[in-house]
Amino acid sequence: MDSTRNTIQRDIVLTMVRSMTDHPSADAVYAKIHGEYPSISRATVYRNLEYLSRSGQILHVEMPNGADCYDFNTSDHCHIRCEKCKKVFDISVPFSTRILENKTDPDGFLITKCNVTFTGICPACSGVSEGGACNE
Amino acid sequence: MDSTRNTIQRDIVLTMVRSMTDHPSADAVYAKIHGEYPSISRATVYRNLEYLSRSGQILHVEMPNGADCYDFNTSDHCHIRCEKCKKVFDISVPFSTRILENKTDPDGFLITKCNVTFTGICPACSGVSEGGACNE
DNA sequence: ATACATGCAAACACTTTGCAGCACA
DNA sequence: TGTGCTGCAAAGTGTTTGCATGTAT
Repeated sequence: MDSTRNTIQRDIVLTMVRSMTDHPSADAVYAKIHGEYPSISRATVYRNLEYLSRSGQILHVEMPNGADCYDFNTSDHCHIRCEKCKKVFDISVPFSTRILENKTDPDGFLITKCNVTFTGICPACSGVSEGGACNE
Repeated sequence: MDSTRNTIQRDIVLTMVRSMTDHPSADAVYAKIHGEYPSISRATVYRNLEYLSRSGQILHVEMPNGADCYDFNTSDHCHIRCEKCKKVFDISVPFSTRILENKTDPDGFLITKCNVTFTGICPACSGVSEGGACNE
């Protein structure tokens, strides 16, 4: 982090992510911001999401097969995407995803980051008739 | 799997993936095929990689932050991408990535798939001077 | 004053899709 | 002989970047 300038836009992005508890994608954050502040550009939102996650103020959740999302909750936890409603939820797993970080594995790899994500069916969608989904 | 037709193109894609041991991206598979068989289209390669992984003949490795890759080795194992040389390697972890699959977690999620990937520095790149990389 | 940040639009990387024609079972 | 597959090109999705201008320190 070599930049330290506090801009109105950066503050708005941080505030917006903190107000969204549904693991929004970068574009969802942009859309919400754009509704209130139409002059803020998509590039600025993307750049600030990157800055804020790098500086540890928000969590950047890298999702395979789909847009990455952002989480105001920076604590160590995992995520699951529902196959039906496509929403992302927190999930608790019986191990830390970070146990292996900054360790060297038997083959000589230095592990710097561990990414664990799940796919499944959320409680609201399970039991719903084929093709249906939770309140879409 | 409802399609069962064996085409020359499908066979070429399977053979090519089996000959590549470096976890190629779809585009890398296409590039190699295109060198030998210029008439095979990118779409066909992508469609067959999808088909072959769905039918269990190859492994589709979903990588966050970059192109997905394919693995001739369909056994249960994890992958790590080197931050410096960007290559993908197999890695062994002290747990099965599939232990949680087809289980219901305490919050009522049915877990269908578990994706575990690592980022780090490969043995060839560690110890190399800043900015350097393994034989680039 | 000046280096960092912004807005815009275009470019980028990766993948999917519509469609007309082809070929495997 | 028909439906599944192919090649082509275009579109789709998500994200980054070059550049001129603006602004926080």
